[in-house]
Amino acid sequence: MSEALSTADPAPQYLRVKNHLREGISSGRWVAGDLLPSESDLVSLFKVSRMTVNRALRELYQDGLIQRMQGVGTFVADLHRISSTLTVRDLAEEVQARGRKHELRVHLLETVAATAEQAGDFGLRAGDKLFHSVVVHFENGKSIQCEDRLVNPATAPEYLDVDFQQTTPTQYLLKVAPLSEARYTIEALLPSDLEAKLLCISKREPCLVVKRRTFSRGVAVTSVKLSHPGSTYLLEGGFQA
Amino acid sequence: MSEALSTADPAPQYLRVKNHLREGISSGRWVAGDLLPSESDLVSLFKVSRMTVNRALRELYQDGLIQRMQGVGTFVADLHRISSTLTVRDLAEEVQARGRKHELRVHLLETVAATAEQAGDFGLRAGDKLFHSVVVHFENGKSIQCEDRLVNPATAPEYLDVDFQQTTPTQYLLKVAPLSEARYTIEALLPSDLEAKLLCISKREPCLVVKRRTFSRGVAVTSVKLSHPGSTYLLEGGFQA
DNA sequence: TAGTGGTCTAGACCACAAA
DNA sequence: TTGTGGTCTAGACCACTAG
Repeated sequence: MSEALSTADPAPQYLRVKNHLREGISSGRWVAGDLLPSESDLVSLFKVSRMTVNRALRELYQDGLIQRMQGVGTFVADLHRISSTLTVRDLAEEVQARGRKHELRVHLLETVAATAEQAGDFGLRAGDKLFHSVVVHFENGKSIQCEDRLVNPATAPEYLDVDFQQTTPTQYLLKVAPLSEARYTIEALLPSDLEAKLLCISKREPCLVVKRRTFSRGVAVTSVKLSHPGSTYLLEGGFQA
Repeated sequence: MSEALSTADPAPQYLRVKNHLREGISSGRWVAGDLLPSESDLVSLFKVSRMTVNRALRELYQDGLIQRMQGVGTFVADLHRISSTLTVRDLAEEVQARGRKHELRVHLLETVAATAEQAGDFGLRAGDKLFHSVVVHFENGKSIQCEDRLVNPATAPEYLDVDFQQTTPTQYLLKVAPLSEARYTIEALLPSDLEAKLLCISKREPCLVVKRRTFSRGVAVTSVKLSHPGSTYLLEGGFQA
């Protein structure tokens, strides 16, 4: 018995090549800096075309496992880093995906005059109009996020009239202003007085805070501070060589 | 004048296709759920081979911008998420890359008997030997990370003899046990008494805490808790459609 | 000059889904 | 049955690096 009992999935050829190299790297057979077999070596080894080998190697490069240099060769990359994809999804979706009940309470919804700094973030002038909302998200009745948001009226003029029981601010903004770019930071902070009150936590309980600015077609759409009680919220991730 | 003044970089064909679609998506010409042109449409449009079109589409899929269904078509993905690569590098490298001075102080280096829970993490039995280290990292003389680590002696028998002034624990472990898998969480916590003392911060200052377990060839190598003062440390990231 | 990777083609066969 | 995407081939030309 050597292969494919019954109609077992006949793994694509490029995956055979890719897995062979990946296993060699994660098993330590090749270590950081080692020269790997060339494309033509792999062509002979696996009896496949060069395009197929090339796809395997390109994907390993995109995964950060190898480095390639034209005219020189393919090498095992330094794995002195753990990279993985951090995904920040719409919170309502995330909660529902866990099979829990998502609720949202609007605490504030208003128009404000931009400070100089805020105006700068949005490419507007100080004193220009901005929308401001503060809403709290609940999972099975427990507060999990305080969302303090500024919105550029130019990209979402109807923002103040949205029914946030039907559509979360994130969902609405993604709909009216297709996401093209985002920048975020993650830090640990103590809650403000208001955040502590809205989240029903102690002012001494640390919060995981995500600050995010998003852009659509190069224009700033919204700037948001998402505060999560540290005791109930964490980000998870993984990585596989 | 229609093309290539002088020897301007002749962008690869697959990038022309990829950029055309990406710009259409981020400009809102196509929005989430829309059907995109088929591979054969793009072949005629750009006068290139199907393999070239296919590469462009495959990369857009890997970037999370489109969804593809065999027999159906290619659609704009829901961008109800912001994904980006979170990279956790060796701290010494990171500090040096910023042009700062990295220092490290070893606070503890010992052998301990595994508790039942720790043993489980490492696939050992309660009471088995584990190495334990607590070191503090400094950037330009300022404490930035407290690293509390357990190490599996089977994968790094010489751990206790390493000179951590020369090689950080992370660097050493990556060298002796090639990284094959990692799992981490990120949360906001108050420091323990020891952490507060070692980091020279108040016991009320929130910390950004990364807990990470890494594996090599399927065997648990190390389990570490990295605590960073919230006031000086944050994770940054970005995303571009 | 020889060997490497980067890109591209014009076909091909297949699995799959919808009409 | 038609059109879709998923994979693969056997060539090709090029730019780059090293000896």
